[in-house]
Amino acid sequence: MIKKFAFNNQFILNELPETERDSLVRSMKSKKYRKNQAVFSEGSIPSGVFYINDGKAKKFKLDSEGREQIIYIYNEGEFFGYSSLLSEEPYGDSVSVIEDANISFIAKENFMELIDSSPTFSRLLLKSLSHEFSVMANFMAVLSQRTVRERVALSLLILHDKYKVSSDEEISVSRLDLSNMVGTVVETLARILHDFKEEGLITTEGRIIRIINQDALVKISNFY
Amino acid sequence: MIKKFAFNNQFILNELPETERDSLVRSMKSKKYRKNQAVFSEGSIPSGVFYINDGKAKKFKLDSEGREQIIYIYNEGEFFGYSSLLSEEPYGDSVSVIEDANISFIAKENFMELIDSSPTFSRLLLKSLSHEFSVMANFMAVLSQRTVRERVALSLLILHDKYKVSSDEEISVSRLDLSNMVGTVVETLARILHDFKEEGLITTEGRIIRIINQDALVKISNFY
DNA sequence: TGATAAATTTGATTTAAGTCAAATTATCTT
DNA sequence: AAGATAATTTGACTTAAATCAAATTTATCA
Repeated sequence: MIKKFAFNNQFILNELPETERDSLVRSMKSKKYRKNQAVFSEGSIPSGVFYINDGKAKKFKLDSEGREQIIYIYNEGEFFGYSSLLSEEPYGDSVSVIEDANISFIAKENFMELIDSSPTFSRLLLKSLSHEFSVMANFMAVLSQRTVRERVALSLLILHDKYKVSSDEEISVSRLDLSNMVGTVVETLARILHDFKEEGLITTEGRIIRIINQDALVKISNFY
Repeated sequence: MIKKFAFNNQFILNELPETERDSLVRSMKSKKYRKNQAVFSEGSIPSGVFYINDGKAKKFKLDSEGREQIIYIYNEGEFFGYSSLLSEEPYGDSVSVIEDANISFIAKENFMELIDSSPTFSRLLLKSLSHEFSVMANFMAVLSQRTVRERVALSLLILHDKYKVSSDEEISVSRLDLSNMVGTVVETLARILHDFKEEGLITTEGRIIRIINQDALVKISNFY
């Protein structure tokens, strides 16, 4: 169920034949990013793609009033930024790091060269983009049809899934980021987290959220 | 501005070299669909891709309560259904015809064969999927951040753009479909259309909507 | 065409979620 | 570690949009 909300494009690297993988990995230049640092911003011109070795980043859009809608949280092992490169358009959204991260950059030339030389790579990218498309459609339907309470429950489950890999079972995002992912306002989010605590579904400690009763959250999220 | 909300994948056919285009076109089998007829449904297994020769179709998701969120309205000249095929997953959404249509089907084998044999075709699909991804992100942000009034204005502009090609400047969709595109309820939609009429921005005649003052709608939509 | 059903509109009311304001708590920074 | 700044929570209130109900208009097809 949660996998309907995860890009999970790790398979690109895993399923790539050794030669191509080596070539891709060799062209990566890694760089450290501090929390809140921007990787790229909407409107600028893509010059390559990114791969998260470690850490997390948010993909988001700002509207004219400066409100932010988080579209996706990238986790370690995921590629990003290739859709704008491939569509030959400026970035349609922004990516910023939400916890200290180590991110590799693959220059446009290297990336395009690999696409041209490797049908397998193209094929994997097609598969990945197609899956990402379905994730977006799922999330869009959730944002437009479900209540804030349902969306908070679902977002916690999505984040739990991302954080279980690295930090043991602890979700650590700012309330503002969480509210921007849910598509609500921090005050409303705080109230709902308060409710969830009272109902014994989660515990919090500063910005850290721990999920106690996953099944109940699944029920509340009302998503099958 | 409106092109941020259009897949516009007509370029696939236009930019395809003649040999490949011929091969693709030869493998098409056209079929007539009546209004409201389903082309495919969420959960079923893709067996090919579709191309609209004539007519319009809606891509949508149903939630557990049976509410429908329209994700996109396909127009003549657009391909659809290839993202599920390429992601090797069951359909993540449904497509139904909203006015009598003539739609061609390309069997999976033919489509995949062309991908394998034509790097240009792969490349065009990558470009198309990437663009579609950005359209989804744009629409998602609109659904989560903008008021119903703003969304109605934007949706009318989007539809106007689709309908100007075929029927001269007349939008003809059911109020229910329009409300499901906007992400609201028919009653609320009716009220807002009423307001727009009073403000002299549109006229209606049965289900037909004509846009009188496009600039004003752009302003109301509050999208740049 | 006329009858029946379906779609659309309007009215009255409720409610979920947003806004504004303030208090409390956490987190940086030096 | 203290002080300053930022983040989070809580309270009171407002509002946009949903719901429920009914009337009216439009479409369908026998």
